Amino acid sequence: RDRGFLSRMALNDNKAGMEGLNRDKINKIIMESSKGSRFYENELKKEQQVNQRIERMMLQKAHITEQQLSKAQAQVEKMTSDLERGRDLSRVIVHVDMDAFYAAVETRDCPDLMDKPMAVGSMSMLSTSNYHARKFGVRAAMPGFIAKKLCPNLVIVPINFDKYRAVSAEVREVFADYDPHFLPMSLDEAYLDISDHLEQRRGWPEALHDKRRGSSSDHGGLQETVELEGLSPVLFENSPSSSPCLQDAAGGEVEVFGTCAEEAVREMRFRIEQKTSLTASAGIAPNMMLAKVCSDKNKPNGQYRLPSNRQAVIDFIQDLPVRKISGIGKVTEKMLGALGITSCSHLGQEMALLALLFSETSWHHFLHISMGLGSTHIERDGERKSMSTERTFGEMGALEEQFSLCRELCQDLAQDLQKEALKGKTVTLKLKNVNFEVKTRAWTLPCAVATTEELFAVAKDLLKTEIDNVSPQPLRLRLMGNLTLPSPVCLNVVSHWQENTLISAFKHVVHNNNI
DNA sequence: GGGGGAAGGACTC
DNA sequence: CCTAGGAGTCCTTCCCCC
Repeated sequence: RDRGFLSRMALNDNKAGMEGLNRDKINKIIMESSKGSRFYENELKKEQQVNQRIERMMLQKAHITEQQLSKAQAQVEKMTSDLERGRDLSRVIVHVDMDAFYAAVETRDCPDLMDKPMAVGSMSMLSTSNYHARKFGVRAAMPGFIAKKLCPNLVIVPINFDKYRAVSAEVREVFADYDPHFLPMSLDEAYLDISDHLEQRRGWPEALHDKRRGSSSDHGGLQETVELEGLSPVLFENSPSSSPCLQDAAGGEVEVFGTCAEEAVREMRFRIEQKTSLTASAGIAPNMMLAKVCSDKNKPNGQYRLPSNRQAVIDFIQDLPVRKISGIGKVTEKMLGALGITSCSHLGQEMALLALLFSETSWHHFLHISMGLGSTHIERDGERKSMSTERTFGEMGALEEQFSLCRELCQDLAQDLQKEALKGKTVTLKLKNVNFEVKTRAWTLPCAVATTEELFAVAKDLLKTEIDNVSPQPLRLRLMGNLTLPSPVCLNVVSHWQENTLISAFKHVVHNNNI
């Protein structure tokens, strides 16, 4: 797995199936474009920190005694049986995910893009790419200039959030028909609890029950025959739909999807495609954690159902790589990997060890995963916890400019706060230098504030302190932003400044810490 | 010991 | 030629002040 270079820079082939052939070639190009850059140097530094963290963990592991281990084992077993008793398989949770959403919207609106590798974003950053571009290794969160090296013919379309928001609203109308309390996670993704909807469906008159001929499956291009009145789907040529194939309704017979969960979700995806000409993938499972994994299984334009019985869940989880679980990222994967844990079954086998090496919240989370447990009721999150705005820009030298930019961001933030009639107590200044090192500086007020001037009064002091820390060197900003918390309010000013300036800033901090 | 604040990170889309 | 995001949540660690 170690390919002799920084693994965090390498192509993340977690999702797309990629042959080893190009993979090495792609990684080589990514490496050559990255090497020596400030970004890369910072990634290197971060990787060293993770490695040190792993070393400390391994040291800790070496000092664990048999006694500790068996005590932890008992604790784990107790917890496991408690959790098992509470296992709820009664709900039908669906995770729906639009396929390459931004890219699909742009392709729909500009069919010339259909057969071309394309991505949405800019030369600095891509938000998503279509499946054609992914074959070249072009991925979300990759800078466009590197993507261009991987795929010189790549078409980069600028991002247009307003458009995606509008499409998202249409998709959400469909979601609402299946679960009025659905939980949107982003513009293109949501969780639904369709248990109640399925109950209703079962009450449908017999005449409306499934009359489709032939069996159904989502595992490929199997075409289904369904006749619907007055509908005419627009399908992508390059993403053949597995939705029901419409026939000329000569007989005028109206056929409807069946009453089971698969049929309901197939119908929902079909309606989304009718309405937006875009395809979605879905996962059906007894809880959110599993549904999320399932929605990835037959992507794009497919769905997968994990039956609601304990054994099916256990079997499903066994060989699942831990990285597939939402919430387990690169770092956790690497730490677990150092312990020989790559799959969820390993996770279960090593729970006692994990209970000793990780915090309570962490190992509880691991235990839930290893048992295939997750939230069984979705709820829209209550009040927001924070609000922020940050911006990257070209280098900026003058102090006056920095302060006026800071004020501008405070103004933006104040506006956003006003829209939701919120105030905040904590203002946070976030700084990033040209070496991609990030710091935050926060100040908590006795009472909540919301106006530009109130925010700026705090932000400018925080900024001034940072400037003073590096004076007489100038602060040369390249990025600025701000953040607010409704109860606490945060303001982030993200800045890039010159290397020498930063170093003296850190010297100062170190000096202070020594006192 | 606990709560709140501050700073830094991991993770998600 | 240059060029590596933005918004949000949660967690951990450290510190201070009870």
